[in-house]
Amino acid sequence: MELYGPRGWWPVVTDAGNQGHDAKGYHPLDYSIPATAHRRFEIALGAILTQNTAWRNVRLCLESLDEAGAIDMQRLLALSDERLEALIRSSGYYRQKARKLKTLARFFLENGYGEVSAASTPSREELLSLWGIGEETADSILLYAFGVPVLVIDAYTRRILARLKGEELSDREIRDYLSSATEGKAVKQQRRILNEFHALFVEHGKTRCAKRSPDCDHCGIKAWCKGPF
DNA sequence: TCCCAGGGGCCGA
DNA sequence: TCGGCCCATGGG
Repeated sequence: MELYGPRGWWPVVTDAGNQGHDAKGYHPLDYSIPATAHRRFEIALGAILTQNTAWRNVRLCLESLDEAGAIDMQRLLALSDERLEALIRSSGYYRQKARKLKTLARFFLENGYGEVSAASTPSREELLSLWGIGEETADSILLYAFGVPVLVIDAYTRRILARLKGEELSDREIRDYLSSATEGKAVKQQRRILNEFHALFVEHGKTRCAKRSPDCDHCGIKAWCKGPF
C-alpha cells in the first residue's frame, strides 16, 4: 500500500455501474458493497471475462455489453448466443465465456442474488458448482460483488510469494501465510484489507514482478525477496 | 514470431 | 490429486 497507494478495487467500467463517483475506472478508498444491481452484475461478469485475459481486453467487452443494455440478467439471457459471443469477442475464449455469462445470469436470477435489496449472498460452494466458475472467480465475486471477506489467490499472488519465499506455496499455505493480516479484525476491516491485498498483488505483478523479465531494480520489496534479481 | 494475460473444464495417469 | 491439453483475442 505504501508503494502503490490504495487501488480501491474492483475497477468499474460503465457509468451506470459507477454511481456516486465522478469517473469511470477505479474508485479509491471506496470499499462499500455495490449499491446497485447493475454494478454488482458488472463486477461478476468482469470476474468471468478476465479469466486468463488482460483487463484491457475485458474493458472493451463490458463497454460493448453496456451499450447493448446487457449488464442486466434478463437482457443478457435474451441475447442470442451469436450476439453475445460477438459482444465479448475481444476477451478471448468467447464461446466458452458466453456460456459462462449466461450460466451466471441464470443463477443470479433464479436465486435473487442480483437484487441488491434482497441482501442475500451465494455461498462459495454454490458458485463453485456452476460451470465456468472456479476458485479465483468465485472468490472475486464474493469479495468484490458481495463484500464477503475472502482472500483471492491468482497467478500473480502465487508467483510473487513463490519468489519472495524461494519456493512454490500451495493455496492452503498462502492462505495460512496471509491470514495474520485479518485475524481478529472486524469484517469491515477484513473486507478493506482483502480488497487491497488482491488488487496490490495484481499491481505489483504487472508493474514489477512480471513472469518473464521482472523489474527487480525498481522493486520496493526486493529486500525481503529471494529472487530472481 | 513468440510470449503472456487477474482461469477453468476435462481427461488420463 | 496432478500434469497436460484445450479454449482465443490482443498487446508487447
